Amino acid sequence: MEYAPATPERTERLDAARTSGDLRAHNRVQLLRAIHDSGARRTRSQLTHDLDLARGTASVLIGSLAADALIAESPVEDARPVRGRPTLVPGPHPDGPQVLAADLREDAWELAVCSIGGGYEILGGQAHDGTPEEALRPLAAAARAATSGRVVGIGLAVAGPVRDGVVDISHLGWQDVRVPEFFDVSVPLIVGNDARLAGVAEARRGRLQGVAVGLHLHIDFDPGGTLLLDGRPMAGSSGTAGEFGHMPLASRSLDEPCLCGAWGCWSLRVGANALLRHAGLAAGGGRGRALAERILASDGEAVAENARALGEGVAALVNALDPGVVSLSGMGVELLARARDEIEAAYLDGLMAFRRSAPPPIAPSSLGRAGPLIGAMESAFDAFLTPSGLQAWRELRGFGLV
Amino acid sequence: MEYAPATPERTERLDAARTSGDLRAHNRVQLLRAIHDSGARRTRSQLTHDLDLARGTASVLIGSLAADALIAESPVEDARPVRGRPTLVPGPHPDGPQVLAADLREDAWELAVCSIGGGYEILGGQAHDGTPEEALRPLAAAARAATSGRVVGIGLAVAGPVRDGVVDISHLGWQDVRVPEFFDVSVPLIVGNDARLAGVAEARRGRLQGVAVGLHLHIDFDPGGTLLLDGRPMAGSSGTAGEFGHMPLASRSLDEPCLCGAWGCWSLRVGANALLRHAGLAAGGGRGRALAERILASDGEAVAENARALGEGVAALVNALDPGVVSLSGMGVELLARARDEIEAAYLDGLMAFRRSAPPPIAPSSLGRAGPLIGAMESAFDAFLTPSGLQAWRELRGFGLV
DNA sequence: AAGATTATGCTCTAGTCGTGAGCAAAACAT
DNA sequence: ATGTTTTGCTCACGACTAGAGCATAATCTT
Repeated sequence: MEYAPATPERTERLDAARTSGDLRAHNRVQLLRAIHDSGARRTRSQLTHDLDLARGTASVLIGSLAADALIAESPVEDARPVRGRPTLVPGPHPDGPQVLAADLREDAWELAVCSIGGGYEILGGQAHDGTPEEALRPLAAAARAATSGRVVGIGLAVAGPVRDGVVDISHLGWQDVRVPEFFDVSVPLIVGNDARLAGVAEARRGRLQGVAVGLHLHIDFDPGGTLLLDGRPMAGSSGTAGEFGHMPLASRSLDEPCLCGAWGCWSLRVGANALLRHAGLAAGGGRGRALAERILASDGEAVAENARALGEGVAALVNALDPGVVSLSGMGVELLARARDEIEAAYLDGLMAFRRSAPPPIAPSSLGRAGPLIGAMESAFDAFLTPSGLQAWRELRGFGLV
Repeated sequence: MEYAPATPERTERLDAARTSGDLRAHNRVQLLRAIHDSGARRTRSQLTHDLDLARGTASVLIGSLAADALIAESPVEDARPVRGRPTLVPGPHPDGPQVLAADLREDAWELAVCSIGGGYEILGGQAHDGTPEEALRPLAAAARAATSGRVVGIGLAVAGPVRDGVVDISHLGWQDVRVPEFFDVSVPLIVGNDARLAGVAEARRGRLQGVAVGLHLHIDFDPGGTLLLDGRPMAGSSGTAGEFGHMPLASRSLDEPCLCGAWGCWSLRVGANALLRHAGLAAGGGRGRALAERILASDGEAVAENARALGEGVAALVNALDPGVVSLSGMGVELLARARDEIEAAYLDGLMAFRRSAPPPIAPSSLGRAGPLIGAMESAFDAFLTPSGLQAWRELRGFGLV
């Protein structure tokens, strides 16, 4: 029997080392990633064991990273009495690479500068009126002002679907807004959906750490989310995967239209807009957050209905996607605190029978409102922490030092 | 600002080469994979270019694979006049590795032996009465008889969810059937859901070739499927991802119970069981396939209803998962041929507005009923085509030749 | 039919990498 | 003050890939 051969492209692997030189580049990245992922908290000796390196190899690698000003070694802080030659902690270099991370919400933005290891400092923020001009111009100006020679990338979280930097926020009337055109910077700009970036943050520094398959749901006006596979978000073919809010997961009527253009969407039942709608108020347009929060605090029937719909939808997603943990951020945290029983009852009821013996836990985010910002940082670093990223940094420094 | 460090485990990459020795092992695998994926049809010279190898390196690698009886080179078949020294085509070695692949359906099974390159030969098959004993004993015996020293793995497709080799087929009353215990063989046994394996086949040799994110749906009694990311099926945390049939994707009533234990499932509206139910006949239990096929051939309202529900559900899945192509196998092929208009109308209507300008195509499988079998073969080879798999083969041969 | 041209395979040298042993360094324990 | 323990540095060694030079085997040209 015969059939068509597979395409040769499929055999290519991006992260595969082929030559000896690739090997060194690969191992440099791996070590720098380990330092970053551990929060610049592990000692050189611990890292050597973590990555199963020979001491000689670690010596060369650490030395080369330090020579490129990618890291600097400093003494352990809480030096308890330990026998043997003291080891050092590799951490961010004083002149080392940084990324900018920004979180652009419906009503304000925030900008931070971040170092290897994940430490960050808020540079500023500003309220805006919701138009692309008023929101993006000042943010872009602030980012440009902060873009020193050390900045190797910018991550930006926005509250809407993103396709190649083109953003739609139906709430605010944003249609095909080309975000990168506002930014006059020469470093890579990573624009991502806030729900997805919150999920990335959760996978790297929050409740989804070490989880092979995690489902993160960010509930704001609408529910959105992402599936995290080994800490990487599933992007989809056009970068817009994760719009779980636009499946009919808890619908009682497929004839009810959603603003997205589809019918009977989950987002008509879960999130701030659903709370408003249940109270007979106008929903959509990105307005009414304060009102929705008051309804949530009232613990009324609207909240219970929201909770049931959340549980039903999560059950459907778990049935299909089989995650190990489900994490919630945004309004989901408070909803879980107020109505866990309703959520869990609907959740268990909606699971396939064979999943009920060990249902994946539903956990609140541990990162608070910082999720999208941290996710933006991690995404920007992801683009830098590659063989070509480190190579570009080395060459740039070479020019600067001549 | 600070927060918890990431787990060190996350930094580990299974397929990463660390030492020079790993490099050679990695490149051997890569080359052998390229030969296999291309259907053993590309010449040595083409492969050298595909993988961007130096001729010297290719020489060594091909030589070492040939020395281990993993491949054998033979002249090109349709030798058209070409200038230059003629090149050879690496293909399966006459004593090279093989895998067994089996497709276990509700009423019969089939067993095949497969070589590097993807060629296979059906060894036999048998009808059965649906009990685990009657279905699995003869299959296991046939597999054992066919397990020569050349066989390095067995892939088995079954029509139900699989967790670590434990199978449930509610149709047939199979509950927690431990399939591996029936097989008295010493080579790895890969048991997989048939819908998922059909998707794997589609991604490697069918309509999803070269598609970065593909959604495959296999429609039999129920709809099931898998998401294919760079040709690899998304397994989920317990191996049971892809049960899209048990989301309420086209439900008009969340109070309608499904055999799976959940409510309002898509599988109540799509597939052979839905056809039977629409005709007022008993559904479930794995019976009525012939009847359902007759209903399908009648082109009546039941078919139109099935088609609409299929379109609605695919739209919801596309909204959330953002695949580049959707492929259908099983009953989906005929449904698509008979009712493409109904399917597409419901599909477009259910998409988010911004997806309607370039909706992912819905394409019928190009592999016919062989999908699960081919997927089982590919999965078994996946387990072998690794550094450790090739190493084990070399050692085994070493003993044999002494 | 014989030489020129062309593409491929083989062989060998050069450069690079990681390993691991041996030694130096820097702490604690006695 | 001396021994013990752990870590960092250095260097010889084996293994790998790249690339150049040569051999090989076909087609093309005259």
